[in-house]
Amino acid sequence: MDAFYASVELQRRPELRGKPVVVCGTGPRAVVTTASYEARRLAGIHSAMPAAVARRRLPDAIFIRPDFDAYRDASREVMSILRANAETVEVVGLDEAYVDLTGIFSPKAVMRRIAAELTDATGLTCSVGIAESRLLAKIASELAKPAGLVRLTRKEALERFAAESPALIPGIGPKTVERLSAMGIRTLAELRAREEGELRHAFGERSGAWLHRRAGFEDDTPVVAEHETKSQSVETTFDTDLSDQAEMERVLANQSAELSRRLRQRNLAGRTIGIKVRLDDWTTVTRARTIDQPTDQPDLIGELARELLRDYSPTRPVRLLGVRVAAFEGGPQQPAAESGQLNLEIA
DNA sequence: TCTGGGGTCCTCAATCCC
DNA sequence: TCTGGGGATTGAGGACCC
Repeated sequence: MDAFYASVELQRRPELRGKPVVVCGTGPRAVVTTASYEARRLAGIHSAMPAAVARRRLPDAIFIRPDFDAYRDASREVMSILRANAETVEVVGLDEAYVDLTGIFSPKAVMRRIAAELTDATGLTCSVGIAESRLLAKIASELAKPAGLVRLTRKEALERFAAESPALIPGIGPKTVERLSAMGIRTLAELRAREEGELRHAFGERSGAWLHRRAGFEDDTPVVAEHETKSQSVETTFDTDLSDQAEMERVLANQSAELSRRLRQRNLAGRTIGIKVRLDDWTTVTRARTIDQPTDQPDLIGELARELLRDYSPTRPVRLLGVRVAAFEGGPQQPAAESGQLNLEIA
């Protein structure tokens, strides 16, 4: 979906159409969650940018506090339309999904029709990428933004992006780009030219092989409708850093109660309870303990969380605290022996 | 200008058990 | 009895994504 949160806001407030809109929190440490295309064009505002920077760059923009309930509602409507039109839909976040188009005769026509239906029903626009794999479909959908449709083959990608930075590939972020650059690799062609063995040695067995495949735009991961939840967490960044232990413990207690509430809503209980502590210098520490029986009890989660914090005893001011529960009952499941599902068509 | 919240997956090390 | 390899599990840290 294009500029999803901002676009949902514009649906509710059409009078803002054409103006730069920035969805972000109000606190001193808030970041931009979405900027409308006007805001991006006028001032280069993008998501994850500190809200303070956005305000300074474009004081006249419309700043709106995020309303996740509304975005969830809109997302549900979008996804239900996708599911009504396709066998297998994999939802990836509120505003993104993969659709398995295997066996469809004219994927372009089908996706044009679905995109039009989405816009009719919600007033929102989306961008569609169609390709033989998820990886290529994702890249194609980036090229299609906004409100377009792009079909991309592996052969086209190999030619077109040979001189591009490895950062073009989803999953290759700034840190990996930096490490590759230190190895003299600055383009996808250069990455592809390296021996897989060298990449495995530098990045580890799995990551090295993964990099090598991705550089050649190879990807055979299937589209799967259901995702098992692995963990759930609640975390808070404070407007000003905390140093008082008692206050931190109160925060953990409240977070544990909230987390417990959300776990119960989803009928989840886990054996691993963990905390996350971010200090003022941005170092991030996690501590966890695994117990015998799965729990969703606020008191038990809170008690363990406070114990973990006392054992760690941060020596610097704390800017973020969080609680996490993982290792849910029914736990790590064996990969089901699955039938080879090749040559996917995906949007 | 100073970096959210909620997740997933990977690596590496330690430990336990067979 | 000693030694070693290998799998499973746990914990910590980190990269990345929406």
